[in-house]
Amino acid sequence: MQQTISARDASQKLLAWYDRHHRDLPWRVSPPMAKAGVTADPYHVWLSEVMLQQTTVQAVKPYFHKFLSLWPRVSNLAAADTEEVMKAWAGLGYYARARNLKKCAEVVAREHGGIFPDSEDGLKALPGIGDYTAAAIAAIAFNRRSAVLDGNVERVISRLDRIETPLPAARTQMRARVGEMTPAGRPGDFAQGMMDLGATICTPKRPACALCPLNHGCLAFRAGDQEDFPKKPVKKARPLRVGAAFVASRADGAVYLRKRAEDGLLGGMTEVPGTAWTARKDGGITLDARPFEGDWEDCGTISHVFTHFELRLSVYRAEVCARNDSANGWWEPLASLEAQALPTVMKKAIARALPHAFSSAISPSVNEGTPE
DNA sequence: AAGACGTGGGC
DNA sequence: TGCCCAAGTCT
Repeated sequence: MQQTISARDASQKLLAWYDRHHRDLPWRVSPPMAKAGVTADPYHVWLSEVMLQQTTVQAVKPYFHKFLSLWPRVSNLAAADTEEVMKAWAGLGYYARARNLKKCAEVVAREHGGIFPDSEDGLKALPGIGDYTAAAIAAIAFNRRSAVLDGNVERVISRLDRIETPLPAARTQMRARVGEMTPAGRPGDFAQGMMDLGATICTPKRPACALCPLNHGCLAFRAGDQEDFPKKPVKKARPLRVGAAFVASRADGAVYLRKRAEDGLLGGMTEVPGTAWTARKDGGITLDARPFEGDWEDCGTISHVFTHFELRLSVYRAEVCARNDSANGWWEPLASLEAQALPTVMKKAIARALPHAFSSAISPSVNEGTPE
């Protein structure tokens, strides 16, 4: 059994590294001010943490600014139209986060007087806030000594202690270790420092161990097998589903849209009419789901990868002279298409049928299919 | 408690 | 090209 680094030693080295190498991020109060007692705005911390769930910093930045511009305070978000929130979130993915974000804002505004709870338990009771986010907000915005454990920290800890237990079973052990390392003085900086270390030095591939402030005490580094940690379960294959999408346009350029169910995949988002997405690709695509009678032209296919399946969508286009809406959809003018709550897969389908629909030309890079 | 739940970027 | 990955939560 090798010697592991002491919690206090690791904690001090990490904070010293963070003081010199921290990232400057829009939602963050950097060390000099943080050490002077300035804490970040809980609304900003919460908003950024929810956006950052399973999402990269680069992807989050523009959305963070857009949300703050649209809704400067949590009370404004609480009073907003949910549809507007979904439009603003479109493209970020994991849309349940947006639905829960809105619900959480309403609870904070209505039940907490617009002030976020300052305890881990109080925060965790809110929609969309789980173990990680509750601890992060408590530590960063309220200076609570909470053990923050996310993917970055898991990677750092698993290598530091060379933990052979695979995730997620190893989390109990990891949480305990982070708990003893978290300093009472600067819990927020420590949490952010661990995440910065994981994001910039202790990376999944080819970590820069030579630059790591904890390398001397890192058991995996000493053994030379740091890339083998953390141990993860084997992932399942991603099945293929197929379906059809129907892009109906009007003479004036308007496109026919409808709203998806509130729950489940892309819940509460906007779509073009289409078939269900089924597991098999034989049997042909039925055109029963087309919203209007008309001369439907085959535009080929698009592919889109979701977390648990891949979708191959046959896209059809028709110009229809429809004076009345069928079902529950509406005609959206071409000019305002971009601002709708359209998930990326739907923008791809529309761009396939109407190449000029979006100004910022989403390059249909995944459109291997040609009309047959 | 394992599966559902998006997207874009890196290699 | 295809696989892996990114500050998780909910059921």
